[in-house]
Amino acid sequence: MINIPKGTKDVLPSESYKWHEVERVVRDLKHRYNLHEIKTPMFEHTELFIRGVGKSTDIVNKEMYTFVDKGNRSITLKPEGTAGVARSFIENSLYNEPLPLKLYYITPCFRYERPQAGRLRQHTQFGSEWFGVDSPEADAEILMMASDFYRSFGINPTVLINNLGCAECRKKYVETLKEYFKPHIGDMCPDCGKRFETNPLRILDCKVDECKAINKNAPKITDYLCDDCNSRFNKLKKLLKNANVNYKFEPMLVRGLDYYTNLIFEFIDEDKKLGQNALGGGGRYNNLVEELGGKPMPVIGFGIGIERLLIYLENKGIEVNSDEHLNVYVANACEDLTPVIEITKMLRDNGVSAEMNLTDRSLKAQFKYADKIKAENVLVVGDDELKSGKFTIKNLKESKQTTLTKNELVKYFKG
RNA sequence: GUGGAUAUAGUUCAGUUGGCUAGAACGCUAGAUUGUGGCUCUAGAGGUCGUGGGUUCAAGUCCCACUAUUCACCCCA
Repeated sequence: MINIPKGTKDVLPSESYKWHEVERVVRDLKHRYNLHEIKTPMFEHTELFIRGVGKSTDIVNKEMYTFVDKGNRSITLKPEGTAGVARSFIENSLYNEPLPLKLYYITPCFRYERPQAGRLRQHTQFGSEWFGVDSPEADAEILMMASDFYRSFGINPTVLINNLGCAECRKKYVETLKEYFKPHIGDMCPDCGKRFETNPLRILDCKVDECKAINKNAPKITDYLCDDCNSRFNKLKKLLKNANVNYKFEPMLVRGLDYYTNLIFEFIDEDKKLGQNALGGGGRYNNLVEELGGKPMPVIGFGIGIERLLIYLENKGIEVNSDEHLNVYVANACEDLTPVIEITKMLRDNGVSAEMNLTDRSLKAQFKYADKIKAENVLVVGDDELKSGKFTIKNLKESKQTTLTKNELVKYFKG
């Protein structure tokens, strides 16, 4: 027996309706927010992620599915959605499209991690990236859209927001931060010792008690934002408030991907019902396109983990809309199945969802089966019906029986 | 990468201080008179007790190793 690889999951027929609903909600957002779908390959040149996601990140350092192909190229399965989209944007000169350009995708992502609740080696992200716009209004709108996505499932998670500042104020802040941390390096955890060199901002996010204590008195980014960054951030907060987005300012929020600048955000489960409480996250990355060899281009985007969303909904006891509905099961009480096939075909040709008996089961067993597969009605095709031209339909929910001619059937099931 | 837990039927689990042909519930299949589901009743199928080794007269139960699963940390969605 060969088992499923570690950290992967089958979407079984009994739960696939949840994924259909996710796709339906995404299509609805596409329609209402004027999004355009982009599909990029499942794998890219490894170099793209090293440069895009960042050398100092855990994703690049220990979580990538990398292999050498037969042409001796280093290839990596995409660990996240943004880098591939940015690459495609540059490669296909999409900056010649009317800007802003609002893209979206649903894609599997691969990270070699130790699996646990809400954490897989293959997970699926719904992501959206907005190119060519750098206003607080755009920041607000994309958060409104993500918030809309969650609300479509009947939840309203908090979105934590923080501002890392533009290149200039961030530089000043990082310098100040390093000066503050310098005398404390000896007291910090070994990871943070390294972070001091690679990415000091991430020390702020450390969960080790010693580091937390040091962080308590660390200078706050908010005190170092330039006037422009400050007024932008205040504008954003006002817009979010007006739009009724459930946000919270979190000055300690830092994200593990290197490409972010200015705004960063994270949708979280405040009840901590899920082991992993991040339901989605994103931010602005105004330097990424340029770093990947394109013209300077402001971008903002997010990624939402679908598996986590579905687990979260299940834990909260929230039902997902189902698209599984069978109008009628056509049972046979005659020897030959030919008329059963004919009637079923006629119903299907007219858009009725119909299933028919394919076995030699007794009529009673056919009713049992119809009940199990949740058919709304059973249509009995027997010698009596064929002779009289009048068919018996039983509604299983209401346990009511009706008699109709062949011509009346379609209208009955569709009405 | 670090730490903890678990492994018995399709599923969820019980199985006492080691002791006869390993159980339950749910699910599945069939039946309860003539062409009708759900509820109820009856019967049936289904297990090399994760794998390998050890202790013992005797191992699902004790010990060791391996494997798998799972939870948590780091980090992320």
